[in-house]
Amino acid sequence: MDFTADEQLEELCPVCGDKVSGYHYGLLTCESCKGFFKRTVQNNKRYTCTQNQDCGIDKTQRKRCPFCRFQKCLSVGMRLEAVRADRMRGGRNKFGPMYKRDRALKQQKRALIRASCFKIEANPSLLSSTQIEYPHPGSLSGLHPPSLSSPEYDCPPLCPPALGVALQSYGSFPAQYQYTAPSLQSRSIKAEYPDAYSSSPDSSLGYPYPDGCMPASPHTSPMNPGLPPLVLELASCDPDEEQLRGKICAYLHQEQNGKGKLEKPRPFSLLCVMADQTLFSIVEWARSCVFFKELKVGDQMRLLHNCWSELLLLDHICRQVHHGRDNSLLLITGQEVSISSHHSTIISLRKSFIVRRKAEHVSRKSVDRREMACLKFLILFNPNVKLLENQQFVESVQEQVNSALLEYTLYSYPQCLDRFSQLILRLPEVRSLSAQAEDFLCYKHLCGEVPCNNLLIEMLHAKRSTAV
DNA sequence: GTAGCCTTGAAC
DNA sequence: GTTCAAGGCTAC
Repeated sequence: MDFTADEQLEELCPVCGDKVSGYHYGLLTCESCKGFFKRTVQNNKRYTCTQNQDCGIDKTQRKRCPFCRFQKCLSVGMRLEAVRADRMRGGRNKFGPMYKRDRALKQQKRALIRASCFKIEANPSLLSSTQIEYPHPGSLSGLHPPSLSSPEYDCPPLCPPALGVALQSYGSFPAQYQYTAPSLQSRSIKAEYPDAYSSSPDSSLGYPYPDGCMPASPHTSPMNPGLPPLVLELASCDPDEEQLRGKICAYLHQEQNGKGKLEKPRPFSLLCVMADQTLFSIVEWARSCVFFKELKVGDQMRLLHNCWSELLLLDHICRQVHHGRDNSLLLITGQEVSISSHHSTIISLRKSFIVRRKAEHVSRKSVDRREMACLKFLILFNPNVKLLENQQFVESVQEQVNSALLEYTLYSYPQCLDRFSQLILRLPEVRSLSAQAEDFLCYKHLCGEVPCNNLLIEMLHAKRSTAV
């Protein structure tokens, strides 16, 4: 892949979104933010914010609040110590190698992302839902939400908006995700030429750094150097599997006790209840996780309606990957169910989630928990969902997660450079298989085998009436 | 004060 | 000799 310098300059300034003019004070920024940062640090400026210290900074508003602009400069990673205390002109500083590494990493990211896109384009079948036929009268391809007037279904013609209620009842979530930047007050000095300031803990520049260390890059975690903090943040959103298992088992017991011990539940019906409860936990997960809670309820519903079956399937696959047995499935309840060859699709998909290590031909390395967390976010934040109010935000989340996942795989599995593209290529497979699962669920619903008042069915109706 | 352009000079 | 990230200059 041939990448020109122009391509690099196409990037946007992380402070204001203006066109980048090169590396300035630690990262790629525009000319005006470079100048602003320099003036602020050289002249030891102190600004105040007349609002709530959370002013939006973009190309048109950047002049309005220098306090918030400078805060943003620091939070995105501009380095105070790159401003020269002696104002010496020209030459290079110690960041040279860092810029070089950053360039190389960015180039690698582009190459991998392009390679992934190319592979997907070359295999369009991966993106389209596979048409399958089920042994029932009528065609599934033209299937609309089934009529609910039949006495078989005791839910009302319009199912209660369980998802909407579940999402809305928690109100708004003002918290905003951002990289945690050390506050100005907590910094102590370390200038570009520290020797010149060894006599004093404070420099004439006036902006201190943490004792004896440089500010951490916003792209790595101070606790786990090298690991993108976003990946850790996403993984920390994952629910506790044991707790969830307990909840669902308790629910199943309660259900069974309510129906009486003489009535033996059908296995498929039990699976539906499990899937339904798991789906509730997925909604719970989504509404409490970063980025998602910043969206309006309408967008939250649109995203979940679009990908619920993919998330459910990924959750199932994740359990099977760690279960690791080809001839049985591990249910959320902890029960093991033997499976026959006609479940080969899910087995092969599970196998594809086992990424082979190129360097180590014998050993295998499964998708790890953090990668799985990123994949869940990539599925959830689909900017192609129709009628999104904040489509741009969804797109930016997807880009951030993509970038963090790539960085994570390169750092954690340096011997497997195509790991990122291998992971991304699993997503169309999940989409395709989840579409099959939805069709099958629809068929079962028509046969009256899916329990009523079920979130699965509500989601199925919602998705098919507002399909992407 | 801002921001676009210019000059400088160490690293390559 | 070239590159490019520093600081400087200046019209606005």
